[in-house]
Amino acid sequence: MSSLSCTRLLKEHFDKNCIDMANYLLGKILVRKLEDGTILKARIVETESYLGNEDKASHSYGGRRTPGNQPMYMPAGTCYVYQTYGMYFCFNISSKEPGAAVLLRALEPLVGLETMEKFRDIKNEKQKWKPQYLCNGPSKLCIAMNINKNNCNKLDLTDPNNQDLWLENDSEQTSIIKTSRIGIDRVIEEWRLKPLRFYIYGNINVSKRDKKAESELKPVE
DNA sequence: GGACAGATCGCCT
DNA sequence: GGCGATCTGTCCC
Repeated sequence: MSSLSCTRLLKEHFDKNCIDMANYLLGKILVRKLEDGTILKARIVETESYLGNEDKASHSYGGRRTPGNQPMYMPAGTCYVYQTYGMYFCFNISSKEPGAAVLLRALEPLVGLETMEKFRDIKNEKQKWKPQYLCNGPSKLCIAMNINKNNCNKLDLTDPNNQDLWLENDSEQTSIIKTSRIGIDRVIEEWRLKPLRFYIYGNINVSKRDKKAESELKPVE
């Protein structure tokens, strides 16, 4: 059996609070089946928790409910895809607490790299043909995996009949770095600095590595 | 490597 | 009317 022979995550695996979910998702395989049957696979290497009600960086801060953020209040394992800056998408998975979700920030491409390259269409010569630039950002991974609000928002990842997008288990061991979240500079310090970003130690596909945190990580034995 | 400007538009107030 | 959980190219060190 190769390491890519995996088992699909089931409903019970999503029954987690937001921070547990963000950590649990690291190392899991995101699988996308395109309309033409093409399979894309990538390992989740960076996540962020958005806690909801009390979290001043969250779309659901203060219990805010709009038609747009509705998936954040849906059962754990629901996809929340939103558009930002007029042209990009971000992909989240809702957790157990109503209003809380985990943002996927970076993936390590595993299967279907040629298709991902076609979707991304990288012009920069220094980044072209280098897999670590395909999915090293929340919107880059949506482009590479063909995830947008129209085709993936509100999808149920816990439904075994869902043939568009799902998660698979993987046995790879990982050390996890905890650090502050990205792109929320407007948020007051108390919430801007909270260690709610999680990534796989040393992974080159991570959008922004925290070298200080990595150097301070004590080896786990 | 880092800083900065500009793109671009759906969503919410 | 204004903003944004981003990305890219350019300029600079």
